[in-house]
Amino acid sequence: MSGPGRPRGFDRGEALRTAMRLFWARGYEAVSITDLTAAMGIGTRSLYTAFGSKELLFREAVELYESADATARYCDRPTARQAVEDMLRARAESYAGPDGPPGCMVVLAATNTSPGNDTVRDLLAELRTRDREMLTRRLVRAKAAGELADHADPAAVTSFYLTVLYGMSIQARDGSDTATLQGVVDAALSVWDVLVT
Amino acid sequence: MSGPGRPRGFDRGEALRTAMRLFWARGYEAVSITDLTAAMGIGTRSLYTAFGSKELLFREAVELYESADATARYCDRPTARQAVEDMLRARAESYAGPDGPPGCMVVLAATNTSPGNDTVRDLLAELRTRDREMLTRRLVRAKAAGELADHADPAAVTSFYLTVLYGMSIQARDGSDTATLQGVVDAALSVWDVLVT
DNA sequence: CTAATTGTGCAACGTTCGATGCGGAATTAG
DNA sequence: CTAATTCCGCATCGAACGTTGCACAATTAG
Repeated sequence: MSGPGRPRGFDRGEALRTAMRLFWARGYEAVSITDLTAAMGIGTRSLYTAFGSKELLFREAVELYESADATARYCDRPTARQAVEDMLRARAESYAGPDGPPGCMVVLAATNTSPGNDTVRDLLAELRTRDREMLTRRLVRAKAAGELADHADPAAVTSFYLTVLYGMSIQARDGSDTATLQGVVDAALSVWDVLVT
Repeated sequence: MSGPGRPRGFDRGEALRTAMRLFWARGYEAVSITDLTAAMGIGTRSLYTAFGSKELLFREAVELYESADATARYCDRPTARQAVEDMLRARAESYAGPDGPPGCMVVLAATNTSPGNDTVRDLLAELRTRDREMLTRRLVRAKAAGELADHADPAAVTSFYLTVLYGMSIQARDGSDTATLQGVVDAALSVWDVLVT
């Protein structure tokens, strides 16, 4: 696999994981190249050689983050209700768990951006839109399958559960633990029958 | 009221309102002094003379924002349920309304901060904590008044409705209109009886 | 070996950041 | 009027920003 040239002096995957955690914790603009190189344990030049630019590094970090917990995987559940519950419960764990900064990177990492970095903000916004559409489609499918009543509104149900999901990121940032977030999920799921039947 | 010295050449209140809207829309660090002076129509020196520093200007902008829609006012409602409903409905309007940037300034304006600006992040976090305690106290009072069942957990109820409230800010940022947010509030309120009775 | 290729350390680039020194303009007080 | 006070335009400060040029190190290919 290795061609000619001097071999890289660090583990690219591990460096990327470090960068992901930093962006995840503080957001795109609040993390400087100096912060990154210090945490990754490499020089400025190595970062640019390996990742191209700050924005490209961020995009790769987001890809890594998403690959670990994509929304798509939950859509395969036998029922829409199961898909929603599994997603909410898994993320209640992840958002307040010990394996990363609190909250969701896609929700929190590009909330405050300067006009020059609109592309980064839009990247995450599009990921959220993609997830919203995915979830709505899953609910439409459930309706077609008779899981939801005729008067149920897939878009409205999606909005409600996404609102809860997004809110959990802020709560996690403010220090809520997994038990508290699971309680929030309990409450949110207790409306399911009212919303869809 | 006016003492000696050259009079200010601009309306301080209006300039503050402009700054508030800018911070509200993009967040503390993503708004530069240049952005501020351009939008406020004043020079750098005037900004510093009138407001002291960027951080002091931000704190004043937050005070102005909070004075318009403090959580405290909703606690006076006859029932806790009414307080929660009124707060959620008013903010569903405000978050997606035409009178300001989408979402809540207290939730969104200091999400991504550099280590040097932790004080700003903490300021908004403390405001959220204060609101949380206020709402919990209102629910405890309701429980003492018999409005809530014995098994109802004021802290858990607070967490649920704050999660919905916070999530609505992200939804507004992503383009949800007031009707959609009111639908989310409908769904959230339909859990009330399950949670507290 | 030489040639080619790639990674790294050092120093620096131009730009923007928040903030300020200074001198003059504009007002009130006496 | 003069003195005192406050505000403002201009120029600029040092620091930090993301990024890059360059020379050298370290490897593979032939």
